[in-house]
Amino acid sequence: MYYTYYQSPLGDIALTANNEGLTALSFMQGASPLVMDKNLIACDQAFAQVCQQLTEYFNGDRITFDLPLAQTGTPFQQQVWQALCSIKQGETKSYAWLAKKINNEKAVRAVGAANGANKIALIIPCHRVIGSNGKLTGYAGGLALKAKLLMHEGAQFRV
Amino acid sequence: MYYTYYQSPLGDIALTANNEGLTALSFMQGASPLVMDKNLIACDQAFAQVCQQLTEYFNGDRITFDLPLAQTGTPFQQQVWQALCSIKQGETKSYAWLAKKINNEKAVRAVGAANGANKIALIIPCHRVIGSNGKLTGYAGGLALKAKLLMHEGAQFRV
DNA sequence: CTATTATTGTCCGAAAACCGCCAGTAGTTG
DNA sequence: CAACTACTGGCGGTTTTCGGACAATAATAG
Repeated sequence: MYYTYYQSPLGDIALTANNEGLTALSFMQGASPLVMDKNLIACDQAFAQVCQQLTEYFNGDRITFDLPLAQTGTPFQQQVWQALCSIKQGETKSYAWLAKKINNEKAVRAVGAANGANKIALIIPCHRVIGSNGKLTGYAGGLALKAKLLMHEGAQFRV
Repeated sequence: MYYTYYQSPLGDIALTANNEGLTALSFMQGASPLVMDKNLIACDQAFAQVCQQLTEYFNGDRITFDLPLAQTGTPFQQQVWQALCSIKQGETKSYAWLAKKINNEKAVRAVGAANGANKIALIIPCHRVIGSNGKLTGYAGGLALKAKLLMHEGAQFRV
């Protein structure tokens, strides 16, 4: 497992990956660095492509990411995350919409949970999912960050 | 839902069924009759076949039952109950044996639980499962009844 | 040495609790 | 009236907790 840090306009980001691809992207928000479990080794090299695309994104020059991802999860979660990736930059969708998208109309709360279980923030754009009434409702990194991301993408939402 | 009572040499038995088949067979053991929930209607007719086979069984003229069963349960329970039916009259098997039978060698105690959840006593022969050391270890209707059943079937066990 | 009785280890399945929700009501403001 | 808040029930996957109709040992008695 490799890791590195990336400095974004919205704060430092921690990245981890294995040989298959990216496994996590999280905003650190002043929190302490990564917990150093056993086999975590620093390696900038492995993240060159990721960092470049991040830079482009924050410069406004990139609207979709194209990277190998390697997050593990239940079949249901994989399904949700995949559907998530169909939400384009500048758009927002509701949890109900996402549930319907995976043909499981009533699994609204479960979708919320799967959304919260996503460890690759930003690239799997869980921040583009908001409540049916247009409010933000929740984000692992805090609603403030969610709002900043959506503003950067030019999306509409309510306070 | 239909029900009726049957008088056996080992005490009265309560029977319930739906249109699909038998849903429960339980020894009453002097306990109060069935709790009369909403849609439970008496109907001897529906149980003619069952009663006949029971009579044959208690006369020693029947070694396997052949009846439509309609007990609901989790996939795991269904699996256990089905495996249970492969234990012949006069035999006893251990919980460990039953676990191995369903290719889940370590689920020994879970098998015990599924065994205890069986509502169709006698016909799904949960009484033929005893501890690895040959002792009876447990039975919803009490160990005394379990012993009587096994004696009637000519099976071996320990006190 | 054998037969019983405690003790301990371990493990799953079942049941309950948990939520980054949502729609439908019913009040509550202007 | 419209808009907003507060409350309620229903929902489905995950996570956690729990408990037992076990089984393999250790301890004890005969």
